[in-house]
Amino acid sequence: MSYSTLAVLGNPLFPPKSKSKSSPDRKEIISLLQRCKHMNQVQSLHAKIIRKGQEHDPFVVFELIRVCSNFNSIDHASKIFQHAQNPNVYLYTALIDGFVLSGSYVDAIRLFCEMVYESVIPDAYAITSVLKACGSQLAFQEGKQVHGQALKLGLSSNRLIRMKLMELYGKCGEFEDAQQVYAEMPEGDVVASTIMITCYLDYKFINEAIGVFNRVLVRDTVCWTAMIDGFVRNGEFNRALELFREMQEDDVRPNEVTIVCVLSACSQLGALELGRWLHFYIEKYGIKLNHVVGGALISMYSRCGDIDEVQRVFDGMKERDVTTYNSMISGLAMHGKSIEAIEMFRGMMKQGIGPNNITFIGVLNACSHGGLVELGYEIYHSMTRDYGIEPQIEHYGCMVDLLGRVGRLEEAYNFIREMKIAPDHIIFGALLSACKMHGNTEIGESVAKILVDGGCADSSTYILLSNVYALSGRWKEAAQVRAKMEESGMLKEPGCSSIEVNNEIHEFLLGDIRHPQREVIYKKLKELNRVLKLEGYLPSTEMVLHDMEDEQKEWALAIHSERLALSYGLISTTPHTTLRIVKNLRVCSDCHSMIKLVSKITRRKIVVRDRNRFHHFENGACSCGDYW
DNA sequence: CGAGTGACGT
Repeated sequence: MSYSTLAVLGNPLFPPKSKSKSSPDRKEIISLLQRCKHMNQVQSLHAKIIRKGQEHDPFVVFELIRVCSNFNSIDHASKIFQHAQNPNVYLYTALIDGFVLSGSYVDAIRLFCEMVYESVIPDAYAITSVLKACGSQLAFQEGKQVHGQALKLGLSSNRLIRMKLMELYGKCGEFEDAQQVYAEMPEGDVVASTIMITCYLDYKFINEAIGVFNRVLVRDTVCWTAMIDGFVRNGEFNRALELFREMQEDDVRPNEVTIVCVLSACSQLGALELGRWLHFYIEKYGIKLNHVVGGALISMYSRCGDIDEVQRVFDGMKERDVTTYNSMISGLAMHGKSIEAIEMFRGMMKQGIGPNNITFIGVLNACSHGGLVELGYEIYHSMTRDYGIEPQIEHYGCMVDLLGRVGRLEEAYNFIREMKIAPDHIIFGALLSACKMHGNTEIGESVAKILVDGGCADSSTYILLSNVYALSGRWKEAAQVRAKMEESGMLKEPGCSSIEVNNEIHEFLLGDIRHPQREVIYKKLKELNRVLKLEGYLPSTEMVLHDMEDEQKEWALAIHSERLALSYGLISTTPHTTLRIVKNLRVCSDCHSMIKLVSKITRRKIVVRDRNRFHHFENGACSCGDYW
């Protein structure tokens, strides 16, 4: 019997013509759905589907739910699902996927339970989707139950399910379970290993991650990137850069994700030279300057102190979204370019890009660094009034900082009292630091008391309070606070500065003597001090905690880590080279005035990245205008 | 399949 005869006899594969009429319609509508560019196109198609009586065709409904989910219209997808009669496993899975995509993991898990309750048997895709939800929600118990179900259904050897199981257990920190599943995978499997590496690094198990990484048979770009990113997330920036170099020796091409991770390492280290090289690499290999790569580049240049290049990158970008503008605004604010930051904010509005909560943190921060109190108030009010964004603790923090910096301390204190959220130690810390700045012991003392009584005083609170006392000459109290701090076992974070010379980052701690060229560094520093004295430099001694002899005070100041980095920069670079120093704490006022003079004497530009902003020193002046 | 930005204060 020939094939065509079968068809004529009514093979179920070829249904009679009268009934097959809906099939081309179905195909057409599905492909129309898949080609939608906007949600309103989907909605008009939905209306068409209802007109044609296709709203009960499971294939069409499936596609509708998927398309709505992909357009972030989970509510719409949910409504469509509710109208479906006897939804099958595909419809359930489509909606579970939608919930996962929108971050509603609990809803995803709940829907899966509902499906099982309705006696719809899950398939491998449904299991995969719900496991993803369990992993993201850290729902270990629920995940374990799904694992049991997969075993019963004979699906536990499915490769994709095993991947999701590893991810679930790894994300929950249950590494014994994760290892068990991993052991059943082919040895050195690159994808499975990448999952393990990522999870280990989420929990800071660096050595375990390296162990897995070393046993991977063929490492690809994603695997290398996961390891590099893990180093970055764990603060191991130099190791991240080292691994990036190894990756190239291994002839594995970095892609845009790799570049973003390495750029982030450069940003945090202040490694401008490598950052510039990455920028060059992006252009040379035609890596698309999308908003993520562009944002990372902007962030790198601004955090490495090259604010002019920031503008050039921004101008050269085709895709700009709210995050691009956020990077620009916070970058400009960091460099004390408050007006430019505000202009950027206005430009963003002109482009029709709506600001978000992070935008306002940047803008308020810009006002704070520029002392623009009234504008800050205006923007703070417009945030809720015009954009419907309720202030978060960070925004309140910016306002307290803004008021505190200009010396409106009582106003700042009242502002805290009127906040809708309970103030935290960060808010009080901002006020306390303003009290130090303006030498107000009264408010400073009461704020510090709140912090100590609340049990949320950390070492920085004690140091700030002790500085508030020291500033007004109350040495006894200053010493008492310090003693109390040492008693409670709290240690001051050690000052640390670094400088990039010949593509290498050199790190210096307070009074560091580890550097191979320490003798030349200290010699240069002494020589510098002599010249500075001739220029009329008098070290101000107010910021030292102890009531020491004057000479000792001077010495204690002289070895702040930024001075060591500065000295090293001077001896190891050619004259007129710009020096870029990164410091983990805030620069003290004495080092600040010393660096101003050095920039004048040596005729160098010196850029210092502080804990929260940049100082551009040139010809004896600083871009912060001595207000920071 | 598995990897990614932006974020107050100290």
